[in-house]
Amino acid sequence: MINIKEDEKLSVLNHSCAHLLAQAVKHLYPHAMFWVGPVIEEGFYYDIDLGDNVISEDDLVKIEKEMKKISKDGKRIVRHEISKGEALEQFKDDPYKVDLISRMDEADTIISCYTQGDFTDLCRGPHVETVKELKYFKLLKSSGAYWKGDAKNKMLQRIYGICFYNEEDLNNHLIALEDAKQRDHRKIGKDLDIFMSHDLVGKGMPLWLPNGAIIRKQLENYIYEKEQKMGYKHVYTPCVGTVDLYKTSGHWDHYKENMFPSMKVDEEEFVLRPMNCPHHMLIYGNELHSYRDLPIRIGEFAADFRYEASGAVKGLERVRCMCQNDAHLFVRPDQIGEEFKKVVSLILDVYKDFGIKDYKFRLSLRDPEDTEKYFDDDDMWNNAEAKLREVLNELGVEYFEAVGEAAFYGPKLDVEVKPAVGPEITLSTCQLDFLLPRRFELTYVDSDGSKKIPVVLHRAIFGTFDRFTAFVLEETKGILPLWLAPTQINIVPVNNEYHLDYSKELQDLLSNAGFRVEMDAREEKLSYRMRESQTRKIPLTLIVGDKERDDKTISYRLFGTTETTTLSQEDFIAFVKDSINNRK
RNA sequence: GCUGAAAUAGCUCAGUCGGUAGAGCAACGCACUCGUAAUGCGUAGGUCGCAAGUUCGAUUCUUGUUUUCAGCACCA
Repeated sequence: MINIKEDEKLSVLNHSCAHLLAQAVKHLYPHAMFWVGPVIEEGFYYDIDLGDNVISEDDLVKIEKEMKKISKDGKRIVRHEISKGEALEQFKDDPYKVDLISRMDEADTIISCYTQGDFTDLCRGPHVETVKELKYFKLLKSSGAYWKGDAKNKMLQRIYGICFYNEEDLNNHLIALEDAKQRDHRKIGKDLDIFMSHDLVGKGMPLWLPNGAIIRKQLENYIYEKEQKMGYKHVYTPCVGTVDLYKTSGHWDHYKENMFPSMKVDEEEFVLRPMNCPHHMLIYGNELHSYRDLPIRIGEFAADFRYEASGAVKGLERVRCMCQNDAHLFVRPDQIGEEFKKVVSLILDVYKDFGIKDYKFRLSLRDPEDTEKYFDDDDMWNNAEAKLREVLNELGVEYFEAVGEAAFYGPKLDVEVKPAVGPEITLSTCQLDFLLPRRFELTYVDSDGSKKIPVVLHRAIFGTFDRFTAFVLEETKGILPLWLAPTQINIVPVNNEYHLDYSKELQDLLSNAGFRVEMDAREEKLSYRMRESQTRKIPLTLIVGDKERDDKTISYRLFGTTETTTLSQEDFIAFVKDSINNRK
């Protein structure tokens, strides 16, 4: 999909279209007041105060009509400049404009305005020459949005739209939006029986169906093996803990809003854990550690429970009951770089295996202007941040820095991806933590015999199995590679009377070879069963007829192809094993 | 959580300006015994998300509630 923001000409066009939108809204709602109308990756929006009016879908159509009308009139877009004082005077009845103007520092600032016909708006520009150029646009949706992005503020009406230079580009974009809906993991999840949900279970608590469970198990096996090879020690810990545990960790004070309410049993108070770091801290603390033992890597596929905001839950992507691909790495301060490098390398390795190419590394750093709110150890921060940068540069990884986005306990690296529908999400994460080991009084004995405090790296490669599965479903459009596919092989006998015996023989043979095999011997036409095998996106469909039975061979058709290949039984098994091993 | 929209058969959806609903697919039965994306005919299937209110009567109107969807906010 086109990124409007990255195309200078399209940016100007879209920004001009935002003004056109504002003008049309002003015509239809004379009392409307305007906040900002920026260009975003997929077009533009404008935040508008409409008083008590709420924009419905019908209204969008009306506004669009008005925009077309204004565009046809073809007024020129004229720039003129005024002083800050003049601007304040001119827009004195508009608190939003006054707010914008007041925030411009210098008293003698020159402020530019753009006028098209009867509409003038404050704007830095640039814009297209005339509104006539704004022809191929579409208003996409409307919704509420908090003023200045702060939930404490009033909610404005936001209208989203997009504009192109020609009809074809616009249509292609609209088609791409439709396509994206088709790859939404919530649709695929339903179509392929991967997960379900139920009101009685609750919001944000999906049930993994047998097909989903197979995918998840494969993911678990995959990452477990990688982690084992890297020296991780896997553990199991309980999902419920005392409130005191989370008071010790600090979650009770800082994360309570996202936790399910505590429960009192007899005299004790328990919580469902929102994360399992405290447990891993205690496991580390269970024995005395030498500096020689570090890093110590504790991993767990941990069920965690978070009371996510009701408006935030989404399919498998954002849930209230999740399974983290979690690990805590306890390192000496001098090992931060080396261990961080291993984590990033693992992320790169995994993404390569899954063919994930479209992602962004985000390095979240401390805000140097506001060090107060962070864990207090300047040297630790400076050294760690430098190390993280160094490693990323060394690995030749492209990343961007998000200043002020670090957690208060340490800097972090997140990997962000785009789901089929909706805003970017974090898949993998690696967070440094200077604080938690202190809260649990964790130490190691250093070479000089003194006790030192380790640094912890929280890391999750898949993030959660839930979210990663959602992402894989969208990446693959549900066409899973053989090693992940719930059903790998579907056997379709041509005729039950003559081919069922050999079909059963093959089913046994292939099941015993370790493959996930089904047989579709229903009394249906062959083409009917072939069609279903395709719609279920089963990688290999075997057709068993006279030829195969007589020659004791296997004829298969790969998903998405129309030709059939015939192999001996041994060769077929070797071929499937090879494909699985190579994660094809 | 906020602003809005939606919820009808297992699935996808139509419909009722207030008189308890219909299609396609799926399921089941019968016939067809078939070589690569839908054989035909028939049967069954719904407290119209849940609760209350208005009404002679509510799936339809009103209110509440749950869930879903879009966006915002949140994401130690």
